[in-house]
Amino acid sequence: MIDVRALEQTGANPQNGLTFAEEYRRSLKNRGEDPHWVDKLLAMNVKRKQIITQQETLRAQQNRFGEEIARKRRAGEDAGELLKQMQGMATQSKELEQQVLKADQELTDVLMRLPNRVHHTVPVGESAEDNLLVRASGVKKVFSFKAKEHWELGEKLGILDFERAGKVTGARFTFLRGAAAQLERALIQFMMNLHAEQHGYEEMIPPFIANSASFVGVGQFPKFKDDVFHLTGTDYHLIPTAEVPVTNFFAGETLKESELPVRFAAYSPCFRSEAGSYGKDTRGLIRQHQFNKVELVMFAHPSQSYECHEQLTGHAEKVLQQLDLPYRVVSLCTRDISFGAAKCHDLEVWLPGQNAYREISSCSNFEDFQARRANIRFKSDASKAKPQFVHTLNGSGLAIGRTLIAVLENYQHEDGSVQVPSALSPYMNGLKVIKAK
RNA sequence: GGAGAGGUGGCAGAGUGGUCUAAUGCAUCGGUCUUGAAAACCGACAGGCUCGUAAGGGCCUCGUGAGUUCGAAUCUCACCCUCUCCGCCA
Repeated sequence: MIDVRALEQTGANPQNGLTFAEEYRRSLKNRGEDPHWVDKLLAMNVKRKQIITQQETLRAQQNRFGEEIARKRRAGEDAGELLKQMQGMATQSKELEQQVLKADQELTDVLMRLPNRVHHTVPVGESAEDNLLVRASGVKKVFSFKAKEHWELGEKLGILDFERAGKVTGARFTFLRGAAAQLERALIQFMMNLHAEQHGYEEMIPPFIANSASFVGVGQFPKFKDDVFHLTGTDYHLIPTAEVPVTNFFAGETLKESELPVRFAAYSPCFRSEAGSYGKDTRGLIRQHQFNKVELVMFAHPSQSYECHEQLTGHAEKVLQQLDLPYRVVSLCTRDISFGAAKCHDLEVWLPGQNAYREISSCSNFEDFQARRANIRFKSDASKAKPQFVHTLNGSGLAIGRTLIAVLENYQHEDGSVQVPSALSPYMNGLKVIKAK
């Protein structure tokens, strides 16, 4: 969430000469939200502070009287007169306290539903069309035949079974059989090894269920409650990404400045209700209610978070490079960037069967947006400086299901068999080609 | 799921209605002493909010929330979490 008090600051950002409030107004407008929220927030905060001042003044008086009563009692004097004076103060004080709570609550309710301020380098745009191409990498293979889509390949090879998953569970679920199951497992292993051994991340397997406080902490709740599966009768929800449990790993904690950045590479299945995406990507593995993902999460020093963002994006790209899959990196524009992100790079992999680039990773810097909600701070070990909020970042490194699609489509042969990328062979008992039985 | 015990600062641990502004110890940091170090001694040592140009005030926080009271770490209720034992279980 945004810092209300920063909205009152008069100092300008040297990068663009705007105050925080002006930047935030602009962010809201470019995201398609009402920029007047800024003025509403400022007004609410003024009112809130007035009530607090009133409440605290009364409270201080109560405390003084209380001490006086205690003193008289000890001295054996009569405190009856004072007690009488305090009768009314207690009820008035409680009433004011309620007003403070209410003002606080109203302010937080608004703050919790407002998106992050975007970084000054984020392209202004109306839709995904306006995303900025940062770079493209790899060479698209030229096929001497019409490239098939992954579901056709998978069904013919007998390794993807959508129909039976429909019977057993429902739409948007899949059975992976034989070589597909093996490939999925190899991809997880390959990515985790790469990030842990070469990119300096600590491996993690988090809980796949998290409570609502954790969802609030990353900015998923209250606004996007409908997007997750809720376990009836509990406060538990299936995670839509490992970002939820992993970012909250340090919730409420103060880290040491010297240990930043902290990096985790977490494997988890992800569960998404996909409410509101009816009719979109209904075939194949692209949009499933359940998929596997390796997620990269970083807790960074504010002065280094954009450097970290580039590194993290690079780490995700490395996976595609090693699998020799063509891809491009785009910087999401103001309308396409997610609620909590200040800046986001999407990695889009080339799918010859679909003849399109499709998102396979999303690498975001949230700055202190999540850290404020989840209360994750750091403090210098030496100086007596106050704790500050960390910057949190995360990115898919990568989505396993979509990587499997990319492998099937990019490595297909005319007869429908699929070459196993050389980087993955060692993880698949040396298997070189996936063929129909 | 059943029974019991417990949750106090970075850690350990006192505190059972009003000098709690939370004792004491350890750890950490600064200083004195020392050739240097250790020991000893002196000092510092939570966070949030709020008023104030500042200096400096004030308010809140003893797992969380509600209640009793003029006043709650302390009493009452609910919830959460941890530990021990029993049951079940991969």
